[in-house]
Amino acid sequence: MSAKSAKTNSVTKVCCGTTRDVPLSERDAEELAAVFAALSDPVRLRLLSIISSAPDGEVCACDLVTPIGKSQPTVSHHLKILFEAGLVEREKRGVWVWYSATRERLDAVAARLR
Amino acid sequence: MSAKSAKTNSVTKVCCGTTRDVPLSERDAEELAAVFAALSDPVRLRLLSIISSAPDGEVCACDLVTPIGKSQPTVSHHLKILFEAGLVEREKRGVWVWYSATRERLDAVAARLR
DNA sequence: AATGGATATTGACAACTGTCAATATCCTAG
DNA sequence: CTAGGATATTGACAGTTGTCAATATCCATT
Repeated sequence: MSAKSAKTNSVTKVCCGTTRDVPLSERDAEELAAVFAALSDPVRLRLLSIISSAPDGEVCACDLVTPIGKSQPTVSHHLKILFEAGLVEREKRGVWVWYSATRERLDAVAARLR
Repeated sequence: MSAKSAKTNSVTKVCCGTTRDVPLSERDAEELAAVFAALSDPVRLRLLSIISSAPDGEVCACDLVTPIGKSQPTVSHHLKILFEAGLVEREKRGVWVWYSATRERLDAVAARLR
């Protein structure tokens, strides 16, 4: 053990602050890790990026397969992972499914890094 | 294809803006995904969190094994992944190695989500 | 109701990842 | 220089993940 090891952390505010001053609980770490896992694939980041940059804020799933360059089941699989992580929302309209990015969720995740 | 599919994106600024208006390139997506992959494990998030919340901004590796509750090689392995992702810096002092969080890197990653 | 197209699910396989025991490397104290 | 402790590396194994072909499901149009 190093010389500093006996030090205890000073009191920090629990509410609404940055995550910098209080170590993550194991549960929080697992939840956060799950979101980052959803973000840890280049195909999913490109999907999210295409959806986020759409002029209307939403994109039909049918328009995602070609630009991604993977099979339809693979794209569907990745969209499901993004959805289950709360990073995108889906809305079915007739035969088509429209995806939009969940801004608040992305902002919340970003806030955990600061 | 949906009715909207023929639309092309409007011109957007390339420099210094958010990533919201321009879709990620494949290369950028891979680089970003690699960072998120480093963040996608609960042990690594807890390591980062312990390091970030240290009063002096740095923690000796010897003080990380016990709180994490994994073997020394496992902790060393995770620290290496954080280091190679540019999320922490290491400084060897004598027998000990001190780790500190790379603020700018974390901020840069957070910015990509907004 | 039947056809056809859009999306999701299943099953299989290769590649990757987290973990630990064993071992190696490196540094300081004696 | 030798001994001992701190950290890193290696090798092995189980569990997870990304991918696609095949198939199922769902919906609108005919």
